[in-house]
Amino acid sequence: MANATLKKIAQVLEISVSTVSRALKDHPDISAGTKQKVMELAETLEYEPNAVAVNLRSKSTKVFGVMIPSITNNFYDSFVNAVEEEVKKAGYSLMILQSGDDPVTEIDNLKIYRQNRVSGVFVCLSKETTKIDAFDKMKDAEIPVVFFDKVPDDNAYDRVCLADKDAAEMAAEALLQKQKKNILAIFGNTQLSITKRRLEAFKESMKQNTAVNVSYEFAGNSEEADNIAQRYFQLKQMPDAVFCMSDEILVGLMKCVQQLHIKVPSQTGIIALSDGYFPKIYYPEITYVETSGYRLGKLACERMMECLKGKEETTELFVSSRFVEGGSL
Amino acid sequence: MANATLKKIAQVLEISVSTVSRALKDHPDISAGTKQKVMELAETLEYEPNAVAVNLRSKSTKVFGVMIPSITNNFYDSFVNAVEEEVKKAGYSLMILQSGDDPVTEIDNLKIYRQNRVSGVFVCLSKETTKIDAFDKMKDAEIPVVFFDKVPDDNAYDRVCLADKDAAEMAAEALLQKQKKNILAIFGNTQLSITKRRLEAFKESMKQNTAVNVSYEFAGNSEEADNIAQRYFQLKQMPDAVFCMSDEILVGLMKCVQQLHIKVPSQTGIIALSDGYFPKIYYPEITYVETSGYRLGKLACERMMECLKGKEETTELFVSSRFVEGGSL
DNA sequence: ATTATTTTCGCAATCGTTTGCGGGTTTGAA
DNA sequence: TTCAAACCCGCAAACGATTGCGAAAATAAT
Repeated sequence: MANATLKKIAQVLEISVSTVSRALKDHPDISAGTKQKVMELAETLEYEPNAVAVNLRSKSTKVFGVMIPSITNNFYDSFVNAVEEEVKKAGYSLMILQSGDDPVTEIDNLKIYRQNRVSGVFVCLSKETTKIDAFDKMKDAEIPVVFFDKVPDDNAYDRVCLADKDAAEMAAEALLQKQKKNILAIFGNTQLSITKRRLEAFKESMKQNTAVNVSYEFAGNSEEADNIAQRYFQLKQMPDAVFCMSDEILVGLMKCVQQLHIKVPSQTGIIALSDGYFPKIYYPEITYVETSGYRLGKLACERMMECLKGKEETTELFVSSRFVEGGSL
Repeated sequence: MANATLKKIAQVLEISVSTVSRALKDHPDISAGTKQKVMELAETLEYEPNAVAVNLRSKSTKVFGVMIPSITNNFYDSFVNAVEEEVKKAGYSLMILQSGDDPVTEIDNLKIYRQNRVSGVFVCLSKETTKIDAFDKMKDAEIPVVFFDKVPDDNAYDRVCLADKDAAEMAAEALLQKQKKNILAIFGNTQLSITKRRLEAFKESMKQNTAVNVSYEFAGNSEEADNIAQRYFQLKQMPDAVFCMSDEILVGLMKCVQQLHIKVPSQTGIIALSDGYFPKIYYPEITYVETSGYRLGKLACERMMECLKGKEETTELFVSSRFVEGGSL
């Protein structure tokens, strides 16, 4: 007998619905005998509370929204993985929606979250998003929003980010340490604030040593990174090191490395910013500065939980970076 | 004024809740004038129907569950991606839960789905799952379940699968076609039915030519595949071709190929079963038989929609395979 | 002018659960 | 024996939206 309700139990036992409800919650008002009977019948009837009704009554769902540009992306995966793991402990589930990097879809998705009365939303902005006033509606609806990775500039929002500045600096330092003189640095889409931050920090670090020649290039995807690398490695004067801002770029570079049979690290050194999966699939393993989606997810959860119990002012939090030695530099 | 309800609108306009409800739905019973006023006020109050209340009333949510072992897996990603894309068109959202390959978590998750009254569930069984009677409860609750990828043997369930048999055969044929004589075939966990199916079909195809020597090996992850490959490629008599049952195995093999500087395809040929992403990150690109998570997702959705409008008997459906030429064989 | 019809809207129940309040019954104390 | 205090339990409202049914008001038909 599936879909048993309090009412059914009450009818069978010829008691009231409220008594059944309280008995199942071990309320002191109810006698041991009644509790016994109710619990047993609930068991045999396989009673399971209707979460929808509970949500309506309590005016809150045990669901968080997660909006990402695309789910087929290693970095977001680890983020979502961490979040799912973490919120499950508190009895929450996840409603995942993809924006497809489309601002219109993004707004539609917010509406879905509002209508479903989610308890909070984790958002990674789409590449194309410029105006973020749509998110003010979430505030009106009293649904906390924690931005991650691609976050708005506005200090009025809660944000958790990778320590892009630190990470880029660490990578730059490592390159200088190794006495590299002719560096190819490949970055992603310049529109993104993440690119800006990493680029700026990298450039700043490079200023330390003016004897170093750095070529800055930008690739929107792996294929473009591959093409750029092809150009540079066919020059008479090959780069003696390559910096990759992301996994996407690293993958493109490595395809070129394989094609041209470039010896790593003897002919050229490689360092990347990465979540950690891709660096380990190559030989030698790539030296990288970890920008962990997983840890970002954990941090985002912490912040979300704080928001749920009366948030104070908004903050911007960072996940620290970690240098991971491979054999590529 | 967020969180407006029908009641608030009704109070302001001094009309009944039912009239407001009907006006917003353009019900013929309501006069044009009233509709006008209601619509306008709803607009300015930014009224948005409470999905939770609607769900309770209608006894159905516009949410599907998706349960996978882990979200950090390319194949499942493409599956989820396809499903999300597809069901969004029909106004559905996704509730994603990971089983972590743990049967107990799997059962807990089913409970969550039941309590949340999802409209249906897509399930990929965990590696460890042996008993599937827990899924009968879903039938009692009248929640359709569509299994995908790792599915139960029982014909009593709806299943969509990759055409594993076809795919393995196509790969085997390709190897024979290329006159390979000393083949290393690496498969995954033998517990999994997917492994069994692929292995069986591969072996069957290989019987055609008894002059071919095939070594069968099994790897639970990339590292094991790497180790196996290391062993074989340090033999005097190197394999002249390698078959990889999955991306995981391909990645392990390729690390070995890079380390030992094995020339592909001149020294050894490679063919894999894959979703398509990983084969393209190597040079030369790997020849593979496509086992598309994306197309599997689309197929699963089709089946789910049929289930929703009175399913007939259960079926097992397959996604066809496609041979994709790379430069590795 | 009276009856019939249409237009327009409200009442109340429903989905399943929770909870404040009040009332009846039993037990104990005076 | 009587009054008070526990002890149990049910009534009813609430969450927000939907809908069958009935009724009042307005219009049309006779």
